[in-house]
Amino acid sequence: MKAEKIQQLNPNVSVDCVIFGFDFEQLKVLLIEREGNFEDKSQLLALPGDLIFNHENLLSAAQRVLEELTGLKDIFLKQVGAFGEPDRISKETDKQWLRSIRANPDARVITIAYYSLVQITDYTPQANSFATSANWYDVREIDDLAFDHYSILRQTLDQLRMELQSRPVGFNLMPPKFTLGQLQKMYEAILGKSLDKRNFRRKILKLDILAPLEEKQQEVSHKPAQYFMFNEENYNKLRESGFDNFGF
Amino acid sequence: MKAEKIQQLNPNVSVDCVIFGFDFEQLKVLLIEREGNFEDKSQLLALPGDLIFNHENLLSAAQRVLEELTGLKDIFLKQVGAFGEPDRISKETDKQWLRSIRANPDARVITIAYYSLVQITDYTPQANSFATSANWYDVREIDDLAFDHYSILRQTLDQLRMELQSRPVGFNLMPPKFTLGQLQKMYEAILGKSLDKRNFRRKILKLDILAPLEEKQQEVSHKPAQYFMFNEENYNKLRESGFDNFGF
DNA sequence: TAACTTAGTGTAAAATTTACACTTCCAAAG
DNA sequence: CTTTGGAAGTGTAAATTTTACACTAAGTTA
Repeated sequence: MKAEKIQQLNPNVSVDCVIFGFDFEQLKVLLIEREGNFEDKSQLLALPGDLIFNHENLLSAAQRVLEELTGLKDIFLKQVGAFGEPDRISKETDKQWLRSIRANPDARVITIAYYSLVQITDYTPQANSFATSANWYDVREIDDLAFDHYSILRQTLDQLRMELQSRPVGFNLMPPKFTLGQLQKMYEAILGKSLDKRNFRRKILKLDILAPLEEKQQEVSHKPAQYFMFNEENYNKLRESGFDNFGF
Repeated sequence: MKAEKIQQLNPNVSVDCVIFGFDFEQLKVLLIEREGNFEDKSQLLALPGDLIFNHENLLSAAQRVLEELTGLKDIFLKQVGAFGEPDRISKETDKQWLRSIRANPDARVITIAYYSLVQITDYTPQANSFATSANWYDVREIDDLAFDHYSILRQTLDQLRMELQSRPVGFNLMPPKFTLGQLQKMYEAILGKSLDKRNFRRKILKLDILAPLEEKQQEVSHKPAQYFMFNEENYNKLRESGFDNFGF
């Protein structure tokens, strides 16, 4: 009896995950495709998300749902906020789809959004459950999504940009070793503007969270760049305290 | 039938309001007292909050609940986030109290917190509904609250401090005319540290959101201070854009 | 060997931040 | 009426940070 209760879905609360990745060129977001025969193809795409179980906390629910739908696991997620417009799931295409997968398709659902930044090369999404595909999409090319997910995505992006100005967040998007040029491209992709190379380097190096490696880039058709890694200790210190005064 | 549905409570979702006020000395928070016979008096105090109706959006619900419990209306509220630990309402004192007011006292409830800053002199809280009192409390004197409300309060304070560094938020705590000394005290109360007077003034005046009035303070037993008001236009402009680089 | 591409580097001017102390004006107390 | 207490108001020099800006270096490819 307890076991049954543990697996009971809460019909009113869901979680959605906004997972950003970076491929050294563009900022990407992980979206799933759902079954459906809609004219507007953007309505097939959605953030990975689903109802929570009654017993589980929100963060675990987000991690579980993310893994169920895309295969990504052990991702550090941060809450964005709650999205609860009464009509957020009542587009005709959405209602139609909900009737096919939910016991209680007309229930009022508020959703809690979480986000994360990952190295795109570390994870190969594997669609599962009601997701028919799970893939990275260029953020700039998204102009609508299922439910209110487009609005959630925009708001999460705003939050990411703000955080990028006050802590060294985006660094999760980087592989263990990376060049300053790649790091700068990441900042540029997130902030959506270009930065001065010399000023960027001076500022980022002054944070004292990067350690140069002996190693250099290989097999690039230009001057090879120095690789850097994080000084984890200083990096974590700075993550906690934030920097008062950082913004390009 | 529709009318009935409109008034149906959603058993799983509540809203809580963290309303800050300032009395020119300390940062205050608006709390309600609830019926109960607990040894630990802090367990009588709670943030104003309650379940949402199924039809209403979260912000409206927060505004409604705030008015029902404390009489404060037309308050601009900003979302803090969702709090959803499965055990957040299962302290014995809380369960006991919920049984006395809820149709469904054991339901899993996640809550969405909202916060606001108001001029304390503009509002006289009037307890109502299940609140037996509604009063301002010095934030520094709170060390626990009902449910997970203490944790919500701390997290909201953290958020307020962060926002204070990046936009002119706290200004809602001020009356229409105020002195620079009062404004500085507000910053000090929120940030919990003292600031240099000359540097504070220089910095705040450079924002170009304050307009000096002809009027001066009266009946103070020291040199009377100049009154200021906001330049609403510039103030709103700055609220939207934020300032890159502002922090004492 | 020329062309292309990204890496890597320094400086001067402007703006901002920081630390710091004395005079002024009022009311209240004596 | 004189003194005292208390917050208001004000300026500067030094240090730091920001900003704008252009050329050389080191590889690959054609």
